Amino acid sequence: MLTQTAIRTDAFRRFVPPTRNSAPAASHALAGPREREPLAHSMHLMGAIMSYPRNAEIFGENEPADYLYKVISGSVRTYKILNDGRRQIGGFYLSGDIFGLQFGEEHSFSAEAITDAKVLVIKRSALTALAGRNAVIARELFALTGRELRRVQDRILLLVKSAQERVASFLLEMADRASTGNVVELPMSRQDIADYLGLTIETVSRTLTCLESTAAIEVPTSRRIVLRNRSALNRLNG
Amino acid sequence: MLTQTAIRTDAFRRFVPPTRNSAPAASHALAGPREREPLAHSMHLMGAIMSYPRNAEIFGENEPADYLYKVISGSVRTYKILNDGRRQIGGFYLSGDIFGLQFGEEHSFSAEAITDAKVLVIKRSALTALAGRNAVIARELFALTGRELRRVQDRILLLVKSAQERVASFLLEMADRASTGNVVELPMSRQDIADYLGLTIETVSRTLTCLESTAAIEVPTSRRIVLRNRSALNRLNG
DNA sequence: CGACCATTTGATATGGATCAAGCGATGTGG
DNA sequence: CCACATCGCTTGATCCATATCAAATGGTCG
Repeated sequence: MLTQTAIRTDAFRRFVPPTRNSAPAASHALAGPREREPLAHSMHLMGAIMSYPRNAEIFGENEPADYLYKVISGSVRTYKILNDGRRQIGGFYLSGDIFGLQFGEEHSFSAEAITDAKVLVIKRSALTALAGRNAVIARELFALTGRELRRVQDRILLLVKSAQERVASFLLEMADRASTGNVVELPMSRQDIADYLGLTIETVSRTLTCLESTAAIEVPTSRRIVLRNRSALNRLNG
Repeated sequence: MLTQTAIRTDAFRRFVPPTRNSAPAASHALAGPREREPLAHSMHLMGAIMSYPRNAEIFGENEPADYLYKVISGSVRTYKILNDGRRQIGGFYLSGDIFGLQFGEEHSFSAEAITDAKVLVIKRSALTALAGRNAVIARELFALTGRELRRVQDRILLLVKSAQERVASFLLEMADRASTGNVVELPMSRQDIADYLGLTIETVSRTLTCLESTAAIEVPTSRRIVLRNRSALNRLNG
């Protein structure tokens, strides 16, 4: 049941290629993002929505980083292939998240759809031009980058911890971002998780069964995890 | 020996407490940074220089992040103590580097002088206010953050590699930033390096002697390392 | 049903951590 | 000026967490 057929019936119906640049004037009255978020609002006005099937590449490492991306539905991973052939995942991006915040001329990571995904694509130059005129937008864009920086710094702290700690932290992070109550639906495979945490798939799997045996979590389906004892996970997490 | 005595006799004579906010009009004619770098120039105009002896704390984790810092001389480490007592070093900052680029209300790392250091301290609010009026400054500030983001992302790639790769990468990084030819003068201890790379001091030491035995480097003094074969290091680095 | 793929589980190997000792430089007091 | 304590670093021996190799299980789709 991995097909994602539904055409969303909300404000975002446009499926134009991202080569276009200008915003259609007609979008203004549609139920866009809240006015409390001028950046989000502007992005929706300026961007084009693209659909990507599962595992499709959104952009490649070393491609010019001319666009910024916002996940509308589905989920996305960024990654890099290391010279020894291993894959390091840079991050997972869920509905509402913005990715492609690179700063050089080129992307330093590749991006792929984990599940079928709809992604809002915004020309970077348009956004920075707007930021130049609008201080509020500029500040929001800046804050966004700051949050990304913090997120990456936290990853560094993660990567020096034990396997249990990494997996526990990962689950808590996903619970914050993608849970309904204590039920976490993971869009990504074990391999994705392993490559994100710098572990092997076997270690991730074993750690999950270990956490299950200590009643910290339940794993009714491999992609569904129920947090039964957050404080135990938090203790591991440190 | 925690006193802060030295009075520098160059262009920056002011030793005002960092609680002040405005820039003195008189600074304009002093030999500041090149005009090609408006941000650096403004920072020097707005900031106050502070001296820190070896190992002195510059700011602490969870202190309000009201200031931005630029290393004038000496070197600085940022770090965080993990709940298990280990220390993770967030970064090393050498002469010319800017640190304290946090975005929350509070610092997420502490900062200490590795060697005696002089640091330019700038009120963040003053700088962002300036950026609001001056698009060039804003862009530079943004680029700065982007570079920091890239740097941290590269650390993530480092932390999933083997000990040899981590040490080799570290040496090449330091060679880029702090070398005269092939001679790298390390301001930091083995323990600092270990805590930066997520290794133990013993592993760092052993790895260095291993690299020395393969003629990739020489270690005439524990703090001085000569790169003899960069391509070998690059190969390890990947 | 049968093939395929993701995941789990098991057995073994290994890189780096840990524990412990030795070494060399620096500084201090006698 | 030397004996000695101290500190940072290196070297050695052993242990352990995670990787690696291998096989079994289970869910999905044609």
